[in-house]
Amino acid sequence: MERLGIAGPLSRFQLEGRVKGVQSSRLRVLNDAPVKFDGKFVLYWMVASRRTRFNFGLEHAIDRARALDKPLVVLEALRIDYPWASERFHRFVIDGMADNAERFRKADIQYYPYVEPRPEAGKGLLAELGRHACSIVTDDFPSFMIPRMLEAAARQAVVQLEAVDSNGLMPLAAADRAFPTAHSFRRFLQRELREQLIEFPKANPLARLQLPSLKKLPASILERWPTASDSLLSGTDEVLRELPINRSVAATDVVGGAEAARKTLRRFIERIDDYAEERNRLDAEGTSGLSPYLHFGQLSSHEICRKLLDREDWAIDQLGEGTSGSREGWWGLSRSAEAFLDQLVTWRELGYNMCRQRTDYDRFESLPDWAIRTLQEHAGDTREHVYSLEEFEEAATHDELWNAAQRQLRRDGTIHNYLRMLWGKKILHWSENPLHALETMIELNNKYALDGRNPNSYSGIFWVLGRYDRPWGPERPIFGKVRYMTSNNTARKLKVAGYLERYGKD
DNA sequence: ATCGGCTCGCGCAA
DNA sequence: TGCGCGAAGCCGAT
Repeated sequence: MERLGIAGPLSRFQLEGRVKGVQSSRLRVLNDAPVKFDGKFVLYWMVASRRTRFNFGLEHAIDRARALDKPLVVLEALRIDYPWASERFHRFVIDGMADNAERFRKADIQYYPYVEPRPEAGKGLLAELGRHACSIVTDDFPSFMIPRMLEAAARQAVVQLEAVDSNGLMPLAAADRAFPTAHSFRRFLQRELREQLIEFPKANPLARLQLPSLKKLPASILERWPTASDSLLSGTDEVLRELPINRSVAATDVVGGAEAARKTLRRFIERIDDYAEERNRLDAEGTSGLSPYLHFGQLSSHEICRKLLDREDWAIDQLGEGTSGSREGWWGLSRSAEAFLDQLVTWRELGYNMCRQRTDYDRFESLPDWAIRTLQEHAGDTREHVYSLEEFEEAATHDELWNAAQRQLRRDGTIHNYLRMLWGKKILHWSENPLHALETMIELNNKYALDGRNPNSYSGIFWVLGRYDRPWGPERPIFGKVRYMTSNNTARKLKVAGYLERYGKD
């Protein structure tokens, strides 16, 4: 498609009008297999963007179906045995399947939610569906198991498999290197983001669809891989209870799915003005709470951005010309709105960039040289406290504030914005060595955090060890030149009493 | 309450 | 080659 530079001010109305196809920079063809024109349907294999709105992948699959004049089938699958799978994540994803089922039902699209009942049971489903399909469209995603899963699918698919990048405002392919600091990435964004702001996906790609409808999926497939039942999706039956998954990580009080996501978004937008002031307070509801929905793709950063910009009556001519990378002033918005967009766009997409650019994003070696050097120099320092993974996991340290943060992680699947940093810094402080600390952080975060396994979780964990940061003096034991934090100082800065009360015990 | 020093590397200006 | 500056800090001095 044609990509236009923007010469002058452009109204939102004009922005809405420019919707054609998905940009080529968001599209990767993963294999050499052909499109089968006599297939029964186009298959959208939903793996990372688990939503029906603001979704380039779904939009592209619909375009494909329309061009071929075929029905669309949407497969959303949930494996039983992926690393760290538990009742917590299953509940969240299944909540989302219920929302998607409702939306696709109204649009008369064959939606095929599949919840694997036991390990290996889902094997062959994609291949079998692929044999009936004209082509397959799926979601691109740069971390955890999805890159490997897509490679495997590409090897076995007998029709064309395309992956669409619906991860963020910038296509992952727009950058050809990893950025060492938020500042340098911000500079990149300030040069390149302008033209992406006219490339938003459709708010509702299901509107006014006129695709041929497919009444039934092949019976041979449904017999072997039955669709998740309505009662499973609604969360009222025993099926989830009987699934052989880790039940020690229980569901949280956070309801999953695109509907809950949009409700959370609406409520956050109402209090956006307080964001800059309150996001680091322990005794306020300052943060957005959107991270889990973003992680599972139940909410799009485009939709968040659109809602925020609309509410601020923003137009593209408010964008600053400067590309100095400074944190405030570029969007031309209020302090709170800019602070939030810096999180949503700069920091979020910085992490995605790292995972796309470096296959070792989850390894110690991916840290900057100065951090590796200084941590290694201090790896043998004497430690006053050394805890095992189990002691950390059980919140059994000598530090009550730390223990409370760990209990919040276990109970709620998240740690307060500010305490998260302290949580990691103390794991570094109280582990046998920095490698152990890294393993502990990854294990606990991926196991308990709703937004674990996401590029941004890795940014947070590696920030503790120096990624995206700079050296700080004075040089200290264990930390070396890596930024140091203490519970005492945190307690001086924040009102911790209520938090300690709330998470003081299990 | 606020300030400087601690320390390194990037990217731009010269 | 020099210079400014950077996710959230800490500590001690003013």
